[in-house]
Amino acid sequence: MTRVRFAPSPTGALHIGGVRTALYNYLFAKQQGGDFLLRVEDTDQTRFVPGAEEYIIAALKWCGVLPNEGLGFGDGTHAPYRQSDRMAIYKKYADELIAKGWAYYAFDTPDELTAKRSEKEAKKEMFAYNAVTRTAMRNSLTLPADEVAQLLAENAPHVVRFKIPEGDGDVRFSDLIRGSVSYAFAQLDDKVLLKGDGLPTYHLAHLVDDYLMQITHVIRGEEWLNSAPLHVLIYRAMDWKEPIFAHLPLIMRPDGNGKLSKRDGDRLGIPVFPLHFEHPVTGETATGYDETGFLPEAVINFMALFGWAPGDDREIMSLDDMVAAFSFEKINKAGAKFDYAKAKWINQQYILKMPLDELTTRVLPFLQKNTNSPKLNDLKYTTEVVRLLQERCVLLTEFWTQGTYFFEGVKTYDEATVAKKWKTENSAKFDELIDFVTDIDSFTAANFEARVKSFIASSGLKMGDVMPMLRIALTGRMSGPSVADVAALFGRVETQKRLSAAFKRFNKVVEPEKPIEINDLDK
RNA sequence: GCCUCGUUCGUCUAUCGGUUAGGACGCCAGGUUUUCAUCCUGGUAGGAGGGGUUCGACUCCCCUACGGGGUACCA
Repeated sequence: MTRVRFAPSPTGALHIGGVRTALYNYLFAKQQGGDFLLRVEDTDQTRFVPGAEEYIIAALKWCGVLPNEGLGFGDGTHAPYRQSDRMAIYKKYADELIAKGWAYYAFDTPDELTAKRSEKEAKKEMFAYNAVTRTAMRNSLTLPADEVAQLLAENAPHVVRFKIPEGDGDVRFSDLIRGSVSYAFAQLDDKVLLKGDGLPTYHLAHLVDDYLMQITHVIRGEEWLNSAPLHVLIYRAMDWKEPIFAHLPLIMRPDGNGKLSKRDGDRLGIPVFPLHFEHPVTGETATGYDETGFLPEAVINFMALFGWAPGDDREIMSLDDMVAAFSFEKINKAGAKFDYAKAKWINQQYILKMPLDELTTRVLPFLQKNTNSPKLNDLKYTTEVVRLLQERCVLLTEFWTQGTYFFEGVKTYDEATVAKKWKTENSAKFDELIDFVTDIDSFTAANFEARVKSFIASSGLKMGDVMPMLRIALTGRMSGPSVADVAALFGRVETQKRLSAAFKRFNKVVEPEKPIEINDLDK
C-alpha cells in the first residue's frame, strides 16, 4: 500500500512551493490508490506561529489537494499527527540508537560550538562535528564511561548525536528523480537527534513518524537532498526498511537567482501564497492567490506545471487528468523559474471555459466585496454581466474593475477620447439619437444596434464618431463589451438616463469652464 | 571553502543516438471586431563551452564554466 505524506512546519503561511509538494504527493497517492497524509512538524517550538496550522489546512482545502488521513483529515488511525503531541515517543528510538552504538551523548555547550565555528571561520574553514572532530569534543565517545554516567545522572545539558561511520565508505541511495546518489561518510556530520531540551530534531522525528505511519515514499523538496544520506543511515541503523525518496526541484525567482520567497512576491507584486495571511505577532501580511482573483483549479494546474509536464502538449488539466498522467520520470531535475504571466494565462483559460452559472457563483464574492448595489441580488442581471465580461477577464477581481459601471453610475469619463471625438456642433444630433434609439418596441441588443446604424446612415455622422461616444456615455471608458449588449442589459430607462447625462457633460469637456480632472478609470 | 544536484528559445517544457529540435507563455505583425478582449494566421528565439565514445550526438562519458541546494541543539 502506497502511503505518502506532506509534513510542513507551522512557521507561517504555506508557500506555493509547499503546495506543489503537497500536490505531487497527492497525485502520486491517488494514482497508486494509496494514502496521502498531513502531518505537522512543530518540534521547534521557538518557530511556532499561531494560526499557521489552520492556514495549512485551509490552504489544502482551498486547492482541493485533500489528505485522506492526518491532522484535520481521516479517522486518525495513526494519530496524533502533530509532532508536539508525539514528543513522548521519540526518546526511546534515540536510546536504541545509542544502545546499538549508532549515536552518542555530546556535552558541548552551544557557546563552545559557536566558538569552534568562528575559530574555523577565521581560517576560512568550516567546522563540522564529524568522525574526525568528535574525538576532540566532550562526548560519550571521548569521556570516560563513569564521567558520562555522572554527567547524565546530574542531568548535565547534553544532546544526542548520530554517529556517522568512520572510514572511506559512502552512503548510496536511489532517488526517483535523480537516480543514484552517493555521499562519502567523511562528508557527513554527526547531526543532533535529540536536542538539549530533550525534544527531537526534524531528522529524528520525521523519520520515526514516517516509520510508524508506514510511509512508503518520501516526496519532498530538493533542499532535503543533502540530509537524505543521514536519514538513510538512520533507517539502516534501526534496521528499518527505508522509504523510496523523490526530491523535487525547487521553484525559483522569476528574475535573478535563488528560490522563490515571500520577499520576491512583495517586491514583484506577485502572490506566493494560496490564501491571505496575517502574522499574529508581527502583523506582516501575505497576499494570496485567492484574493488576487485566481481559481484554485488554475493554481494547482500551473503549480503542477512548474517542474512537471505530462509528456504530450496538454497544459490545461484537471486534478483527475494530472492524477492519471503523473509520473516521477516526467519531473524535471532542474529548478523552474516562476512564470507569473503563464499563471495568469492559465487562470484566464479556466475563466474562459467555465460554465456561466458556476463562474457567476465564483465572481459574486468579488463584487460583494466592492459594492452593495441592489443589482447584486438580481442573479439574472449579474449572470449577464459575467457573461459579457467572461472573455475579457484574466482574474476574478477584474469582473469588478472592468464592470464597475454595471453596478454604479459612471463617475469619470475617458475625457481624453471625448475631447478628441466630441463635437459640440453635433450635440443636437446626439440628442436626437437618444430619442431615436430608445424609441423601439423591444429594447434588445439587436434592435438597439440596428437602430444606431440606421441613425448613423441618415444623420451624416460616422460610425467612428458615434460608437465611441455611446460607449463612453454608458460606461465611461473605451474598452468593454459590445455597446448594444451593455445598453440592452441596462434597459431603456437607464440607457436614456446615462446618454443624456453624458452628452451634457461632453459639451463641458470640449469647452471647459474649469480644468478637466485627470481620469484614472482604465487601470 | 567543502559537499551535492543541475544546465534545450526571454520563461515553462517535448525529445529517452538518426527530427527541418516540437508545443505553450510572452513579445511582434496581420485578420476578425464600433472599442477592448476572445478567436484565427504568421513571425521571433534554443541544445553553456571544450574534449571524447559512435557511422551518427541535445541525448552517453570526462573536464570547465555557470546556476541551485546544503553545510544549526531550523525545518
